Amino acid sequence: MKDYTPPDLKQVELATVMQALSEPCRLTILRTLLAAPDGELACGDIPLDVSKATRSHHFDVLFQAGLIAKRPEGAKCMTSVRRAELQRRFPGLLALVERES
Amino acid sequence: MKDYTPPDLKQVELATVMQALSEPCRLTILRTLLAAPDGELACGDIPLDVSKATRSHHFDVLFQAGLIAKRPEGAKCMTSVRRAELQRRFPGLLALVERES
DNA sequence: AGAATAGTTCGAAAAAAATCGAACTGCAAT
DNA sequence: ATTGCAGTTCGATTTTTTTCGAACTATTCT
Repeated sequence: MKDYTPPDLKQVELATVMQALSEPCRLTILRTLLAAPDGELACGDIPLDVSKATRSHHFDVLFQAGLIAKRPEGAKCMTSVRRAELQRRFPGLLALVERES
Repeated sequence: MKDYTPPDLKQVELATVMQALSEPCRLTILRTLLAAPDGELACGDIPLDVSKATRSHHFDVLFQAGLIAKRPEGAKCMTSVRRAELQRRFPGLLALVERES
């Protein structure tokens, strides 16, 4: 995990966010994080039917799109949804993600 | 324009809609339609820097994703956003599209 | 009927995204 | 210090998406 500095949401385009949300795996990641008791989980703790490399890729897409934050904790990488910031920049977006299935 | 019967929004997945909205051209189409006085425009009446074939493709992606409706009018093809239905199925989605640039 | 307009469809090519295994880094516990 | 765990990076492959020109359909206008 090279860099934990997330992109500034003001610079993130709607199309980029939509692109990030157009993948079932990535929606699963977000929904699982949103449903998590303390709002964060280690990357590996979200069940996905893809390889480690692909999983890492999906987390990166979500990170680049400004949707999740990362925090190192020992060897693990805790991730969380950037709820408040997203609500300001894209109001209602997360509600749409949560509302489904 | 073979078929004017749009997909049932209940069958449309969020990921599909997000995918359709991940393209700048297609966001332009939606925003232009949303801003149009009577809410509908002929396909060709939306300025886009792509060929006729590509334009047709983008309209089709939007149509398949349940975002727009089509109506023949002579040789033209009038399109409109499926506002009310979308608001029911994906509340707040169009607001996000409109809110931007 | 013939020409013009509006849009679709068909290939095919180019670009972008997803996917994986293998090699790698960093941390922690033995 | 070595083994194991968590995650990233690299390189390559496959799949999906975008894109276009050319040929086509349907409609309107002269």
